[in-house]
Amino acid sequence: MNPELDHEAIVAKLNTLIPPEDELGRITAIFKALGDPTRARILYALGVSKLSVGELAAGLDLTQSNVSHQLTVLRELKLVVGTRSGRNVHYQLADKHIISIFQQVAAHAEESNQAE
Amino acid sequence: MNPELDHEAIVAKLNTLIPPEDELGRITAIFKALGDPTRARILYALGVSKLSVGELAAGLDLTQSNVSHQLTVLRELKLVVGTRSGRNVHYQLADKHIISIFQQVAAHAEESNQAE
DNA sequence: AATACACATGAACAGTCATTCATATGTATG
DNA sequence: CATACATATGAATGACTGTTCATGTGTATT
Repeated sequence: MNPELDHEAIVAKLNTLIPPEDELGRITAIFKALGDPTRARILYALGVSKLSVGELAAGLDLTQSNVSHQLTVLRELKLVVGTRSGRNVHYQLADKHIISIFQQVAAHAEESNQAE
Repeated sequence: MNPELDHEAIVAKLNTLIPPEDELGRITAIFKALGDPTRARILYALGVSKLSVGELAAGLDLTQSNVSHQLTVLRELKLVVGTRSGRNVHYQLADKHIISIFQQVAAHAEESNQAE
């Protein structure tokens, strides 16, 4: 009833009110992956079209090696999937959901940028 | 008309089809901030209740200094706002939107975790 | 005004990470 | 089977980052 006591109770049980370590690790790993400009550009590009490693490298002005390394990271997090066709490997988003998450963060970024 | 040409055209103009550097920088800065477990826990905690620095430190088993440093990062990105009351500073989420973004990424994380 | 409390800030250190260069694997072509 | 092409992998390195320790700033209390 007393707001003070409620507040104390919340603080005492904070660790039970937020996600446990393993789940939190999976979540933050994804955010960390999205937090690098190179990987973000790759994901945006794949949001436009399914593309091969070479096309990504050419279109985004990146080293083939760099693109491949970043795709490995994104693949391990199941954010993209690659399918071989001949000697090329075509990558695509594993889930269109990613795009909408980017759009939401973009909205937040532009709005708080404008407000400053 | 020719799908091959469309594809080449996309690759050639990829840089115009994705966000420019400055906007992309603001977006990835936010993702990077969300990509650290300590900051994520702080944001989750603030999603439960408005809390002071000391309460966050106590409830999350973190150093006061550490909490303050991370809050500085979150404040600069306008993800949280702090208001002084006496000698305490109470922090709250700048935007409830953040929570729903976490929920979406959490959904993605758990689903691809289950699928493995 | 002096002391105690809450928070912020700065420097420093250890660990992490993005990128590059070199090389390996895999696949088609002649 | 040899060569060329596309992608993957490994090692090395320079830069960045999270945390700690020490200290500074701001605010209340006596």
